[in-house]
Amino acid sequence: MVPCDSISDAYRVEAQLLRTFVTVARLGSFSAAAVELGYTQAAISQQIAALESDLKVPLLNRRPVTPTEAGGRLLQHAEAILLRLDAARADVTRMTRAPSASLVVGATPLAGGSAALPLALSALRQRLPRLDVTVQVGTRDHVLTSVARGELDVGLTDGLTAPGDQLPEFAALTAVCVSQVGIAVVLPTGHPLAGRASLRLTDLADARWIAAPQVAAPLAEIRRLAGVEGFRPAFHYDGLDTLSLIKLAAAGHGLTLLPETARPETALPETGIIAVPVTTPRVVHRVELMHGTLRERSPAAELAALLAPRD
Amino acid sequence: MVPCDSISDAYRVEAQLLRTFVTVARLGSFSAAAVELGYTQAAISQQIAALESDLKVPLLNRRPVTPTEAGGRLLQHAEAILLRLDAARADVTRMTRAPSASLVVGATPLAGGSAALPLALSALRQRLPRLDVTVQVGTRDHVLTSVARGELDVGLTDGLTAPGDQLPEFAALTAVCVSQVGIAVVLPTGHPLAGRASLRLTDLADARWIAAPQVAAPLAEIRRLAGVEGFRPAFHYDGLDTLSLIKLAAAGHGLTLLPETARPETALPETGIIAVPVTTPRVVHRVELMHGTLRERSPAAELAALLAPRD
DNA sequence: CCAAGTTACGAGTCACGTAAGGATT
DNA sequence: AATCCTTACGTGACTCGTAACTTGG
Repeated sequence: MVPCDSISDAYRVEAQLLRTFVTVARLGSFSAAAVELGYTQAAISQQIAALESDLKVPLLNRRPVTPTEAGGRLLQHAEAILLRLDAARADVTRMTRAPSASLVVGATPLAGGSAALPLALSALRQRLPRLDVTVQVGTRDHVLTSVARGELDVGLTDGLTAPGDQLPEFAALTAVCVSQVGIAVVLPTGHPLAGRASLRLTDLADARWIAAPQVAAPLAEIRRLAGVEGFRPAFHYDGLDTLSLIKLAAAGHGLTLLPETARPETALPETGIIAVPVTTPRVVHRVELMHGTLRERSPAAELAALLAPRD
Repeated sequence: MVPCDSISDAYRVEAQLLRTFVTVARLGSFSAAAVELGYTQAAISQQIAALESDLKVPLLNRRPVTPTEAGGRLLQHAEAILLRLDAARADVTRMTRAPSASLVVGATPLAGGSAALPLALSALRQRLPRLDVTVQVGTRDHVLTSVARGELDVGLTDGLTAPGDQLPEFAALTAVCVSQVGIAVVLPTGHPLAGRASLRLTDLADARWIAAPQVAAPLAEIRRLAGVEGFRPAFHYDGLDTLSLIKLAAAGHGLTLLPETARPETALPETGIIAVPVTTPRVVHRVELMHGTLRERSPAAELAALLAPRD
């Protein structure tokens, strides 16, 4: 009668528990997670309790709800696992549906704003004039998640890295480098460093910075690359619009780091603004194309070919 | 009363279903999977049906049981997901237990047989004389799985690659390159090519090869690296012992590809055998150290430091 | 015709909801 | 006192096992 008699109920870590755990951790609240997931708050409590009793570690501190050290560790795994579950579903489901005639492209602001995407899309529309193209701009996280889920055919993301190193695999998504260019810091013309032909990143550690994590590189990332403390935020910009960010920098609210191809001074000639290249350390702004398995001869595959290096 | 009324039962892809699916696919049989998993065969049938009805794609052909195209795709994702689930469990659980005083190292035959491991272990035992060390030799797959599960503290795996390229991330495990050396083909002294100072891989495509996937590189991999067809198996060796494989090669049963450091002719001076370096294409035999999160000052961390390049 | 997967059906379990009970601010 | 999480308890859904059925070699 009883199926499980030998070994106890090991391996109770099921996907649903992880989904709940991630949601609770993100929202910092059992009740909010309950609303979002469509459970009662008691159910959430029970699920977290099940997870904790299975792993025999407290995962969340209560009041306020924050991940414990073990919980933080689990969070990283859980997010990757859930994303790959989505990717698996999208990947398998894709084989059923007829190849769609439309193309949905996602991009982070700076990736979509680089010259590569408009050029590639022009070439693509010349070959496929009737193609219905949608471009969606969002955060890096949003783009990656949506690509994994198959809601986007391809995604363009951007970020700062050392010139050489490869990015880690991400939920079985293919990543191709589209472009790599130097970086420049945006300064009001009145700024003491505005006259310089180039700068070192460490020279800017003590300046006032604009924290704009959804558009530019997070300050923590800049700090890591520079290898020194500093880069403290004097202003926070939570939007997704590059131009707004540049205008804030022009108005003297703080510095921001952009790819040197952005050339804000030509886009905004009337504002007293200048972009000074940053030469040390060797850091590049890289745009990457991300996609799951692409169907042969699909619009998405054609776009990927157009965006790939040396085409 | 009914919690799920709006949206139907989406997201039924739970870990248990994937475990069952992977097992069935591996064993090629519902009933065998039932035995292995401790279910009845009917339950397996129902689980697979649930998965297929959720994804709305047939995943397995029946009679004989083989993955469909969609099933093959899912299989890759599922294996990665399940492994990462194990890794998550191990990673989180590790924080609970006291740091163990023993060290369990896994290695593939050629990785464990390279000079690096014995040397590093000597140094380690000099520093920690009372340390209880276990070395376990298994297939690459077994080593990786066990490291992810936390059954092994660290693992050494080996394989052939182009000199530059990085290996993809694997279930959040850290991979460090321990050594990279050239490769050589093992020939009986009577072999027509035995006199050459070096060889190109393509010269060997039409030779008789020993398929020894658990020790040497799989022939399919060699074929891929050479870029030509051929490398057909004339003999199959399913064991894990390098010396047995070399003796088979010496006896003329076929060729095998080993790291040039293996020097079988010095290990077996009495047999008429010689190892000829393979120079084209540029392929190296790389040994990699794999591990999850290591505790500071733990034996495993010390060993990792000893094995890491330039220490 | 036998081996092996599917379907039908009943039963036990488990997970959820309701509601009452703490704890912390 | 209010908010938020936990615990207790009952019920319904779900998944598993038994067993009969079906299909392919």
